[in-house]
Amino acid sequence: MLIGELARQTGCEVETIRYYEREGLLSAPLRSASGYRRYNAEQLGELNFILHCRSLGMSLADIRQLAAFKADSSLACDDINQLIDRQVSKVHQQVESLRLLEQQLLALRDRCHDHHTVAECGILQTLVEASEGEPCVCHTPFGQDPHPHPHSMEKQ
Amino acid sequence: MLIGELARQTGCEVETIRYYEREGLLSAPLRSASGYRRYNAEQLGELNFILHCRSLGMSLADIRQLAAFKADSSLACDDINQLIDRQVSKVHQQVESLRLLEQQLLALRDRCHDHHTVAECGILQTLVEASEGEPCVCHTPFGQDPHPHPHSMEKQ
DNA sequence: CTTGACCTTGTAGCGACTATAGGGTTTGCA
DNA sequence: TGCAAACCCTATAGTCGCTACAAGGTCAAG
Repeated sequence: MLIGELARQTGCEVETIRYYEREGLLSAPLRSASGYRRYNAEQLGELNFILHCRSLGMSLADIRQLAAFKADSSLACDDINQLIDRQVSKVHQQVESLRLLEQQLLALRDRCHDHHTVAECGILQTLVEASEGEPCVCHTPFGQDPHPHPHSMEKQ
Repeated sequence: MLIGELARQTGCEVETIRYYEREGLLSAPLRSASGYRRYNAEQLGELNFILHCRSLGMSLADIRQLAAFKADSSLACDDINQLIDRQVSKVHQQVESLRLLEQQLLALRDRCHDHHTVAECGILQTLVEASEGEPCVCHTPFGQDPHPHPHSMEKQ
């Protein structure tokens, strides 16, 4: 199976597959005489594993770790638990802060009722006032990596 | 006020302030004879406005737009409404997909009950099985920019 | 023998910072 | 007056997880 076929079967882009190989997540496949990558069922499984973990929001570093655990199955399981727990709490934090954010945005949206010029726009007024009122009230809207911003949060 | 003082008052890092200036979000301040940036209350307000918008998850491009609206208050207010609406729906999508993700991770966490080796780890087993079962079931966990990934979503 | 679809490597770009190197300035204290 | 610490400056490279491009090689069909 060539890389394009693997891409088709997994829904992953060709460039991304090569990127995962470069990053050491996907094992390097055999090559044809002309240098083309040739994949087998095992590597299809590997890639699906990676994609599934990515769809659970895990970082490539986390997936690399999981793959190492898979390879040496005599290791302690605690590390996997910890990894998942970290992921759970990260996502939970993200959900909470985004919900808060959504409330704030909806409140903001309510401030403007079809006026015609910016001068009368309640949204803009509210934004300006809010930023004046509270020089640094940290809402910590985002967990960490997906949307870090300067103002609100020490990295953990 | 020097840049360090501005940083202290806003909770924003010095490097980030300089970055915002480079990006044209913050107006360039006057300089002392030795080239040090000197800020006044107006620019403190500007920066707080930027930080507040960032804390609402807006992109720098959006904030640039809002600032332009603020500057020319004769413009139509509809654009601001649209901008906020886009932001609301973006955040709403993110919340929804993250909640789904959280459920999946919690279910995953339940698969492992203090076994001792990776060989018996329910989490790893579940991950492998799930990735085998469904070559490309797209859960679209993340909205768009904060955490894009290959597998799940066409950019909008 | 050419066309087009594939494959290769290498490099640069995205957003929003963050960090580093390598220097200049200012302030306070002995 | 000398000096160290704390500040400031610019420019450049790194982060993450891709994505896109350039410039070329390969292969099957017509």
